[in-house]
Amino acid sequence: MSSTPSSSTPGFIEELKWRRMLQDIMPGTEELLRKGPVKGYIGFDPTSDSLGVGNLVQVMTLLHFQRCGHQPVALVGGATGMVGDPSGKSAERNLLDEEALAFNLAGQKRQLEKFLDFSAGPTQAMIVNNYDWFRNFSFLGFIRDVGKHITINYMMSKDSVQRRLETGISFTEFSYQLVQGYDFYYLWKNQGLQLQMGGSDQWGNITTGTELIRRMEGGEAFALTTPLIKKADGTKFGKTEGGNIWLDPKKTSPYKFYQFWLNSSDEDSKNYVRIFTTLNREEVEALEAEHAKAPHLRLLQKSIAREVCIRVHSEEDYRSALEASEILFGNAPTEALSKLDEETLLSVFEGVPQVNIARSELEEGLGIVDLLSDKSGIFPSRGEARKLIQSGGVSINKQKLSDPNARQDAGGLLQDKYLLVQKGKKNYYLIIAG
RNA sequence: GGGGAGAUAGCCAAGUGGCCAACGGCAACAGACUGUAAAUCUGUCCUCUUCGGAGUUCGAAGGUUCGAAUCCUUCUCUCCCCA
Repeated sequence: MSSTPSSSTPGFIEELKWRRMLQDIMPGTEELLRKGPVKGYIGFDPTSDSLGVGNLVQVMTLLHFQRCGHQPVALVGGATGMVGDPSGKSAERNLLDEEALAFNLAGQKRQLEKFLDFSAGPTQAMIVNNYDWFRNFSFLGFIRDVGKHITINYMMSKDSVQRRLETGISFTEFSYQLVQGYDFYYLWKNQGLQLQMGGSDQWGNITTGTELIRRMEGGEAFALTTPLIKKADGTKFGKTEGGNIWLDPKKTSPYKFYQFWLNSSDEDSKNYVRIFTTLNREEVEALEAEHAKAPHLRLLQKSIAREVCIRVHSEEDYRSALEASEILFGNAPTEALSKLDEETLLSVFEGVPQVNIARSELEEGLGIVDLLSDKSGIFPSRGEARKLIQSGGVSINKQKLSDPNARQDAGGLLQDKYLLVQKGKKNYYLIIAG
């Protein structure tokens, strides 16, 4: 995705403010950014091999940063990932082994590269790995050269530590802020980074960094954080019944990904459009006004889903997700389904779970409960299938089932091969009779 | 170390010998309404079920009893107060 930094773009801070993405900011940060291009970074925690939509907030922060004419740096936490951040955690974390960590880092790195502009220039993005400067840093060296500058009293006063004092925190996790703080020092000292950003839960860790820079060298560094996004109903952003929404298409299909954004509530989408798209203020406000006039068109949700889907996946993925959505949720009747040729049908349902059954079993007709549970595994038990059918929650080829004792035969196959099963409103399965 | 309170389904929480697969609330899932939204209403919500039932639960293990989440014994864990 290319960005077009120009002198006419508004300041980064104003940009964050109207996007409702500014939580805390250290005094002097705005002045620094006004003076000229700044190198700033955000750290990513390699707990998984893919970023999730939760991380997308930070990715977008970097993107907005770059678009405002600054130089974004993404730090992948090869070292910090080995320690475990206690922020926001109520219990000690399990440590990943080095192999898993390396694997996760590679995955995240690949994803980050899709968002930022790495072409040479004054705002060229970079990715750094803190394992590079920690690898050869000995324990004694660290506690002597770094630990000496920060008091236990200071470290204990952090929220993330305080909250764990009752239940217990290992020395390892306690040290985390110092390790992360040293990152900032190192980057400040060796690569001229003056700003660290992050989610508001990172404030404590970030300020340990600026404090370290001050005490070790009398230097000055700056910080800002973005608010934690929550949904209007107070629940956590980025999760659905199916779990986390990932950027990796193998973990969350583009179709599911598109659906995730499309399903956001009106209330939430007003925030999302600011955070997750690069539309400017006028465009956002115009879109909101239009949405308010005809909310049922879901313009906001569609615009967000479109832009994010293209950015994270591709134009092509977006198109097929859109097409699939229109077929599955549009008013397309059963006939429309049967008109689809096999290729379209398969590509449309690419992101839909598929199950195979033997065609011969369908030939003589199969009890519908049998088909949906034992044969296809769509329902874990016969009773459950029966119950949902009785309450009107199951359709085959867009036709609602009402009688659990009904039978299905080969005559109803789409393209003489497929059955489209709908469980509830939003869960689709494709049965392939082979 | 002394004294007290407690452990019930995903969470909160009622139940103190049979009427208990266990009140109620939240979450979750489904239906209606709608806009694939929100709110609201209805249903489901230990497991399986041919929807008649069947099986396994109330921190753990034993015991009393025709019958236990409920009584007794031991054990494990949590919280509070005093030292």
